[in-house]
Amino acid sequence: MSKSVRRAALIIDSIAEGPKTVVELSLMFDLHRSTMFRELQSLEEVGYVHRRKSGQYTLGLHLISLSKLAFDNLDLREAAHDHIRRLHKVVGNTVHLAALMESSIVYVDKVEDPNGVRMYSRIGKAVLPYCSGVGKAILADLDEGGRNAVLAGSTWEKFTEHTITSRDALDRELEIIKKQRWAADDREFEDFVNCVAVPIHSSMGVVGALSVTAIRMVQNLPQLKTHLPLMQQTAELISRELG
Amino acid sequence: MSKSVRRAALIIDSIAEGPKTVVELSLMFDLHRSTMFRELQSLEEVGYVHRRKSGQYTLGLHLISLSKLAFDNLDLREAAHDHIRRLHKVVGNTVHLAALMESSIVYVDKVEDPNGVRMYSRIGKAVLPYCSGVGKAILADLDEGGRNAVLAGSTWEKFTEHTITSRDALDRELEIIKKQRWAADDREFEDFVNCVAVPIHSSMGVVGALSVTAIRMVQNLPQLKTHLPLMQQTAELISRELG
DNA sequence: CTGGCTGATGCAAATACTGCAACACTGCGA
DNA sequence: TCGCAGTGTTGCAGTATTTGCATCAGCCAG
Repeated sequence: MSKSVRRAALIIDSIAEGPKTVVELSLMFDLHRSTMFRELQSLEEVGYVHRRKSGQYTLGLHLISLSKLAFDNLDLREAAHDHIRRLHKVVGNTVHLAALMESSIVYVDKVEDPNGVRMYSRIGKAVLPYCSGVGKAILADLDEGGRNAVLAGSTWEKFTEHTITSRDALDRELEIIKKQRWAADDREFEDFVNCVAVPIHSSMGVVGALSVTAIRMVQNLPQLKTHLPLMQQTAELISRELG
Repeated sequence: MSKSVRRAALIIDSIAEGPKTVVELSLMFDLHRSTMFRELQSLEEVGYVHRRKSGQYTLGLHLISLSKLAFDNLDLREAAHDHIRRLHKVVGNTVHLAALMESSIVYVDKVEDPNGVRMYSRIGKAVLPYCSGVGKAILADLDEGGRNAVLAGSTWEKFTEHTITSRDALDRELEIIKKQRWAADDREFEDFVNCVAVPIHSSMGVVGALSVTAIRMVQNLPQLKTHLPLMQQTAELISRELG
């Protein structure tokens, strides 16, 4: 069982990197053309890949349907759902929940004030680890290998005057964050936004983070920091629910 | 090859409907416990499913990463990308691109005025077919079976004074839409929003739709309708690119 | 403590998959 | 126009993977 499924997964991953033809794939996997053809045919049948008229294979629609369900079933999201809504009721600000998945950090839930300013963030959106509160909160609790994986491919683009733009500077800040057990984003990504974030752990280590965000004109960092005790308590409750 | 992969896909679909245990799945698929156990072990290895401490299996994180890539590689999205941006430049309004995938309609791209009012819609969000312009534009070009599939599970919730709340009324409107080759949403979902939409076809039939949306106070339906010739031309160009 | 249920692994039988060969079709260059 | 090279597609027989059984370990409830 293992072999077919494992290889099918590898083929899908390979197609995910860009469209591929039967011949390309058969060379990559050292399989006969006919075999690869049949494999792709099967994958197409179940909607995991899609064949273009040109003969190139791309990812299939079914994966998109699945991901929506995967989101809903996410352990972290489920465990945190009630807690972050309760937190939002008390603090009033926008609350974000981010998860560490594979080697990227993704927003998986958010609660925002329907009447407030709507910020540009989207559930499912990947977060830049080095210039976001949740990103830094998660990085701080990762070991060297984990940090490297998450930061691989970082552009270190300078979005504002305050953006951290080197690994060294980031590592220094992460040590502080790790000690104090919370992270801030003080205008590091957008000039008018600041937030504070705390990590969430399971028995496997850090799995995500939650943050409370505000427009700096409305609430500045010292004001946001008053929410930290409640945030840490919330994170603790979620962590406990995850085991 | 075919059998393992096909079954693996069915198992994943089954898990997508809700967490399942090894025993449940082995009964559903009439497989030996040990076999199902190994199958799930393989799927877990490649990140397609995730095992909870409780022994239940849920969808894995890897599916979420894949879906993002699947979106980017979407034929319709690629083919339409430049065209809808050009359309946006001319008309100025928010332009939505929706795709018919399996039996749901999903926003796959949108271009909006960064300075304008930001509407609540999200790429990846499922669209309610019976009270949206793109939904009705797509439904109109589907046959009986297709319509049933897409509308299965509709709640027919009445969002505004103008929402269509029965299949009969919808079918009547769809006939008109089909003839005139465009659809409108005149305050059917939100009281202050209206839009016009046109379908996009490939050789396989209707595959999506694009719409131009406006706050009714800013542009009402007759004003939006002036964009229709350009929209239809855009849809035609996209259709041609799809083959 | 014991009985039942689930998780996990080795092994031989059985089945599904592989590679080959062959053919059809396409597009390209001679 | 023709032939050629590359690709898509299918049937078939050998082989290798997967399957089911038997078995054992661990856990919880009675």
